[in-house]
Amino acid sequence: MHTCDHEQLHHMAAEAAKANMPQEEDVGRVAAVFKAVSEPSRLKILFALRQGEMCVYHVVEAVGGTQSAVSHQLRMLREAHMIKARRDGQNVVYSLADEHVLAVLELVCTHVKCKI
Amino acid sequence: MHTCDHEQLHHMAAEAAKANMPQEEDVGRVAAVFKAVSEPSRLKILFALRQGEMCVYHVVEAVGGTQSAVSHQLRMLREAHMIKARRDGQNVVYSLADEHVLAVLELVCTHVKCKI
DNA sequence: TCAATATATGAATAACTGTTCATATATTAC
DNA sequence: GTAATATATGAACAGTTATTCATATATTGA
Repeated sequence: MHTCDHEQLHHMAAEAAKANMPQEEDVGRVAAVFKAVSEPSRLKILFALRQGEMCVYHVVEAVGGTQSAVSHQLRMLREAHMIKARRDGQNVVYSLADEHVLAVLELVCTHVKCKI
Repeated sequence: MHTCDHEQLHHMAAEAAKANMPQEEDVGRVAAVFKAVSEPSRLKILFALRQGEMCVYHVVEAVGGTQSAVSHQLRMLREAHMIKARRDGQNVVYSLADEHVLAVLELVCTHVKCKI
């Protein structure tokens, strides 16, 4: 049996944590969002799209890499609902999904003291 | 040469994106934060610590898994500055690093419409 | 219809990552 | 000092993932 100086307090927190833990499925959905932006290559795309919507060609221009790699990355970001796409003629134009995305970016940048 | 209906506009956005792209090192630091919470097992620890500080034993109680696995996960979260640790006798007590962590969690949960 | 342009995608592989197991370190009580 | 408890960690393996390459789809213009 475990005991620590704050046994009672920690035990209550643990019990509350179990009671308030989101469903496995929701945890997974939240984790998927974080995973989408956990790679520098994809994170750069979000930073780029802060400047406004862009078609794939210009995303490639902004962040570098091959068209194929960027296209794969865009798909993952879209599936995580971090960006949205609309077709415009021959082009597909990408932009940040909503204001949450910008807010999260800014929060984390503040957190790690990164000027953006 | 590429052209799209919004060639001029997208090109300017791409140029601005390149000019305002954070340093490679900063992109990496931000990505590391997201990576830390991109695994359900680690995300659960953050959800758990919303209820208050806990020693390792009680984190294990709250989120499941082995002591070793949880300890590895705690280290990654600490290295990403998402949680902080203080020793208290035989125990090490963990808590969320600061208010940014809670704010980011809440934002993303709102984003994916997950009740927490 | 065909050619040209823009974007997407399946498969393969190399690199990365999470967990487990065994063990190490740190603290307390004796 | 030793024993017991709490936590941390290195190595290895299994599973995952990012990129590349080749190719497919979609749209436009002729």
